Amino acid sequence: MAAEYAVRCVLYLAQQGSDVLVNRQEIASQARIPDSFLTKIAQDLARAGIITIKQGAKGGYALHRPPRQVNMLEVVEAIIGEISLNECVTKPAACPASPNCAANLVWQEARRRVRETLLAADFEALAKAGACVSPFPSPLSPPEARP
Amino acid sequence: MAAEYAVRCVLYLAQQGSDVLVNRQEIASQARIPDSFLTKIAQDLARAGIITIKQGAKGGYALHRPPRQVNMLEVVEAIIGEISLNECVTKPAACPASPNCAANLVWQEARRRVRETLLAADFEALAKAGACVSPFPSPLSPPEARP
DNA sequence: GATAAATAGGACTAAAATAATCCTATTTAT
DNA sequence: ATAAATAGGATTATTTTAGTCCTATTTATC
Ligand code: SF4
Ligand code: SF4
Repeated sequence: MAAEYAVRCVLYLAQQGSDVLVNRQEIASQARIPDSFLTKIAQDLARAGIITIKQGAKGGYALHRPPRQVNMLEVVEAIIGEISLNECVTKPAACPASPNCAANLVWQEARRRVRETLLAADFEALAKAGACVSPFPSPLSPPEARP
Repeated sequence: MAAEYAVRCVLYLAQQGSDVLVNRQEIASQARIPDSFLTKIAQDLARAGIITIKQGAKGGYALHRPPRQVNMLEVVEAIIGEISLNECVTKPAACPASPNCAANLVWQEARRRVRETLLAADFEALAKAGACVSPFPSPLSPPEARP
């Protein structure tokens, strides 16, 4: 779930526009992320330079760049590390056969394509497409209007 | 590991040719699979119609079809179930946003591509390419010659 | 500067998935 | 009948994932 939560968090922020500060509780409730867990996820996202965190009173999270410049690949990998599909793809040492293994090449190709797909998915497009968070069919109360 | 073990097992069998019966210990040691674990994996593969199991003395496993007609996708999915990448892809009920979510579409596309890649990888090609098991650089003793 | 409202970050716990083993039963060749 | 195999269920151990909690720190505001 952690990676999925991260996507929702970033998407919610993208929908508010870049550099708009949103407090954690709002994100948590609107994107349906356990609030305490979100603190962990946010830390990873901040380390990856995807969001900025403002501490203290009136603190919160904001997107660190324009949504156009954030993609699903980096968000997901900020949380779970490099996607590998099979260990031998990213750590050849894990299997002695790897230098000479056709199956390894298949995994590499599969991985390449997944990553390529996620890379192409930027959050401007996702937010525009009405994705994920905002048009929830479920009866969540909308956040307070932002002044 | 289970899916990887399955690939190695099938690959080893493919290298022996289809319908060649090989006993479990040989497969386990040549493909570096814990012997007791292989019993479980073999059962899944048999259920999926990929291998046939012969019980009793002189029993063992054999490929159920020509290697050309077996691919990595079915082998992997025989073990781990359908690849989904993100739960909402195969179980839309898992997330209320799914019918209206651009991120969901991205996951679907990524999944499509992984599966497509694995589907295209048949075991005749893999075996021919000298993949995985046979040309191990490690010092494993070769199996007894088959009469 | 004091206070209150936020988040940080480490320690911890709970739950689930994965990997693997073991034991008894059954099948089959000889 | 015997021995050589695998089947299959029960069980265990390990790792990963998900999530919580508590104390410390940061910052806006009065
Ligand atoms: S046998 Fe090939 S696919 Fe399997 S782990 Fe080794 S390198 Fe990877
Ligand atoms: S928000 Fe979209 S991507 Fe995330 S779980 Fe729901 S449907 Fe899937």
